[in-house]
This record gives sequence, C-alpha cells and structure tokens, in this order.
Amino acid sequence: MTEAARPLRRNEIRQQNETLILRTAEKVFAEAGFGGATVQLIADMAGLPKANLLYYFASKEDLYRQVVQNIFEIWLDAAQSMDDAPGPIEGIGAYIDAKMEISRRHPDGSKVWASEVMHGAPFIQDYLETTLREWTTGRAALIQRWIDEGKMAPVDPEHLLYMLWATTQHYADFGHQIETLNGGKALSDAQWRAAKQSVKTMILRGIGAL
Amino acid sequence: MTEAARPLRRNEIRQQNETLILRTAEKVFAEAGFGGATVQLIADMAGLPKANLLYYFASKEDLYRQVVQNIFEIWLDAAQSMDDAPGPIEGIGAYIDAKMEISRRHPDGSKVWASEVMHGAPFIQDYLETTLREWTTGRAALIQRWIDEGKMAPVDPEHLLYMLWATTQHYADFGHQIETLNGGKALSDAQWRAAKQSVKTMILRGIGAL
DNA sequence: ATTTTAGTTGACCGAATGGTCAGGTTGTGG
DNA sequence: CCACAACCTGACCATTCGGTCAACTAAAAT
Repeated sequence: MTEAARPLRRNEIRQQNETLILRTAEKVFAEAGFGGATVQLIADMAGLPKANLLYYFASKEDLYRQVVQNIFEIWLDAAQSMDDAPGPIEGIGAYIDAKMEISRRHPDGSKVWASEVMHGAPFIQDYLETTLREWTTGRAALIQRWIDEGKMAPVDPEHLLYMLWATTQHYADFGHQIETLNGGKALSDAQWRAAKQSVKTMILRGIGAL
Repeated sequence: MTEAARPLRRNEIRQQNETLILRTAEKVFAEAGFGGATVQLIADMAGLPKANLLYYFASKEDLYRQVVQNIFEIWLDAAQSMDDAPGPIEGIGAYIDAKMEISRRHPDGSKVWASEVMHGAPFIQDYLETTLREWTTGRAALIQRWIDEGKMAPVDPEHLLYMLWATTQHYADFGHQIETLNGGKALSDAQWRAAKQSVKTMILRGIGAL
C-alpha cells in the first residue's frame, strides 16, 4: 500500500483505472442492480471522484454495458469445455465443472448477468438473439448426436441446457441464500467440491450417462 | 369497462386499491428491481396519483416488503406438496409440478424474490434465517428418510433441494432468455408440459428414483 | 524548453426522486 | 341531515440523480 510513488506511464494509468472502475462497478451493480446503483457510489468505492470515473466511461450505461460484456465472454469461454469431448460424461462433466468454477470465482458478474436477463435484457438483447442463440443450437445438436449414438438417454437437449445453466448459476446468484442456510458461512473448499460432485452425479445419472 | 358506476363501499375501495397497487408493484419491481422502480411509475401503471398510492402504503419500502411477503407465502404453499407423499416419485414429482406452475403463473413474483435474494436479501434476511431454514432442514430430513428406506440413491439432500429450486425457478427468472431462444414466443401449453416432463424425468432419474 | 496531449477534479445544472401536507370529496353511522 | 372519518390529490420540498464544464496538473512529444 505505502509504495514508493513511482511515476506512472500513461497507458499504465489508463489501464489501471479502467480495470479498477470495472471491478468496482461489477460489485456495485451486482449488489444493487442497474437502477439501484449510483455513479457516485461506484466512484466512492473505487476511491475516485465521480468526474474522473465519467472521464473514463462516458455514462453509467456505458460502464454497465462493459461489465455485462466482460462476464458474457467468461461465460462463453467456459462453454468451450463442452466441445471436442468424446461423450456426455466428459463434455457435460467438464461444462459443469467450468460453470461451477465461474459461480465461485465470479459471483458478481454472474449476478449482473442474471439481473440483466431477468429484467428483460434491455441492454443485451442482441447478444441473446445472435451469439447465445447460435451457441445453444450448436450444443443442442451436439447433445442430440450423443443421444443418437446411444451415449445417453433421449432427453430434450434444450431443457437439459436450461437445467445446466440454472443449477450451476444458482450457486452464484443465490449464493447469499445458500450461505445463510449454511449457518451464515460461505461454502468451504470441501463444500464446493461436494457441491460440484453432487451436481455432476445427479445430472449425469439424470441423463442416463452413468 | 363502461360499467354503471355503482357506489363502492368503503372496504371494497380499500381492498380493490390495495390489490391493484400490489399487483402493479409486483410487475414494476420485477421489471426494474427495487432500486430501478419508482413510485411514480407504479402509480402511473396503476392509474392512480402518486399521493394516493402513498396513502395506502407508507413508503416504497413498505410496498416492496409486502410484495416479497406475498410471493414467499405462495412459495411456501407449494412446498407442502412434498409432504405426506409415500416416496420421492410422488413427493418430489408433485413439488416440481407445483414449482413449475408457480414459475408459469407468478413469474413476476418469482423475479422479485430472486432479485431480493441476489442483492443480499436486505429486506427479508429474517425470513431466510427462520422460516426458510426450518423448512429446508425439515425437507432435508424427509429426503434422508427416503434414502435410508432405499427409495432413492444417496444424494446430498441440500444440493438436491438447490437443484429443484434452481431448475424450476429458472423458467420464471430467465423466462425472457428462454422466450428469446424459443423464437421470441412464450412457451405454449404443450411446451410447458414438455418442460415439466423433462425436468421431472431428469431429476427423478438423477436421484435414482426411477 | 516549449507546446501539446492526457489525466484530474470541484463546482455546477436540470431533471427526477421519495415523501409531505393542506384542503378537498365522499361514503357512513348516529 | 349532520358530523365524523376515510379517501383523494395537486402542489410542494429537500435531496440525489446522471452528466457537463472550465480550470488545473502532469507527462510526452517536438
């Protein structure tokens, strides 16, 4: 903290402040929603004057949009873990692992995304209609192929995807509820492992892959 | 609409306005979140002056609290469907049906509840710590009994409950996403039946009850 | 060394916010 | 018919909102 105040180079300053603001904004948006968050609060939490924040981001909406975009990219990265797997045990197993890890490491981003979709996706409707739609139909086809090859039971691929999304994201979006039911304490490492294992076992058995 | 303007009795007026406001508020809170919703907008949507709304409800927070309480009661009612069932197929099957029906009939309430929990349950933390906690431990014990009786596989009851909540509520909370992926159209009756069937089949098989 | 560009910020703005209140209207019990 | 209580609402208020701007400092290019 009390570091020798080495003079910062220009692009260092820019990048440093932008990531600081983005990280802080993610947390505030997650805690209060878009409407409930205020630029002033984000600025205070980041330790910057409001005017400085608005120097880097043109508006509250601009900042919010970038936060959502960030989490969506993380989300899409995890999605790749399902590809080039020989079958559902590896593919869906890896996908569950990846999504559970996101819920653990990026709970705020997950909440922001959930909040955005829940309120009708006013800012990212185009993402849903293009990228997400293509991804979904592609993976549904992959699952259907596994079914045709007799590697799993004939379930509706879309509802399976919904179940995967719902269950894994629940650990982030409803993390506060889970924590409360856990005696007010966040899940421990062992509990996270158990959660992953439970989810994987139930779902993989549910689709007849075990 | 153009009804003979029969003079309304006092308690009729009160009850009529209160339910109108509560229903409208539920929708607005679901669409915008607590922070994003404004008393003015709720009043406009209900066709009442803002001051009149604040005559019936002392504050925005008071109104919000009652909306949350309403959905929580509906939620608890559905929970009873799991009791006095001979085994998991009937008990959990009925619970899934009930929760899916809530997602379909009360999507706004479900969203308000989700939003509240996601933002750290600032208004209903006590519910989580008392009523919800008791309900959860009770049902976990019931599930454990079924396991001990050999009626289902030995899964962690709490994670099963989370999966039930997550999956069923997903159809309400992420209804917009599902609708978008469904070509922009809401799920039809047949699609809702198929959804229920998919969820029940996957989960009941997942816990070794089928 | 000087000009130019990027970063910083206190002061300010119009609009909107949640909430109040005084004074009105309208059912209702006596 | 009257008086009381419940219902209604336009006008108003202090505060906060997102956003602008002019003046300033500091780094980088010439």
